[in-house]
Amino acid sequence: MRDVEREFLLSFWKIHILHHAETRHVFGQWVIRELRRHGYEVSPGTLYPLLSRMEERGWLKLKVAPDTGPRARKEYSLTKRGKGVLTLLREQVEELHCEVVLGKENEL
Amino acid sequence: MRDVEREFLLSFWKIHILHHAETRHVFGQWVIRELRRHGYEVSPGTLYPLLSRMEERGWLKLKVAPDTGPRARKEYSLTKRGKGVLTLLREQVEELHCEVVLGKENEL
DNA sequence: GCCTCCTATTATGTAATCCGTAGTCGGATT
DNA sequence: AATCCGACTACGGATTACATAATAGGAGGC
Repeated sequence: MRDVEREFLLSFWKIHILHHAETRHVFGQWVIRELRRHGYEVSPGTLYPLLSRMEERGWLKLKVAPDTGPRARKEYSLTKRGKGVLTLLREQVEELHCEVVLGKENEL
Repeated sequence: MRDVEREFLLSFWKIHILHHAETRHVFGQWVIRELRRHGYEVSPGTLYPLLSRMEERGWLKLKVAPDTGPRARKEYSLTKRGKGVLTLLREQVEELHCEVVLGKENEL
């Protein structure tokens, strides 16, 4: 039943990532550790491309300490554009919650 | 900004589908119409395989009227297993809502 | 100086999913 | 019988997900 949720949870985690990037710097290993702490596993092959895509789309801004080699920690923070996306997502989560959890019938 | 949401919304719609399948019969065109009514477009090439996968996984039970040819409407309803998944998902949505929308810090 | 462990990201190949467009089929309408 | 409508199917390409293995610098120990 655990991998049942995977397909959905990945989306949720993405939202979490944006949420946290709003107030702190986020990087790959941190996310991996946080999720593990909560009993979930996400592999590098899933997570890093994901962060990278978020940067490409302009949701996250990358900052890496200079002169620290090719494997240096990459810290991401939310951009203005990412903030816009996050705001929309929050509205969507609110709606989803209302309809699916609280059962308010807004129709689909 | 609209396709921004697509990646996330598709997951939400899947949850909606399970939610509705709990209390009524759901079929492809109905979902497409409902989403369109709310301003979203999902193409057959996305939706039908999705419903099909949900059936494969045992979340939905297929019922098709007999002797109605290869293009007959396929109606799905929630299985017991699907109900279990939906329950888990509701909890997850609740958590997501608490943390990301209401800002209750449960960490990550 | 060298070995080892730890933190991090990168590389890579395969599988699964997503997507739009075009196609098919039966029934109702005209 | 010709057309339209409601529904699903087929298909090919693009994107995303995934696990595993590889790489690279830094800190300690000796």
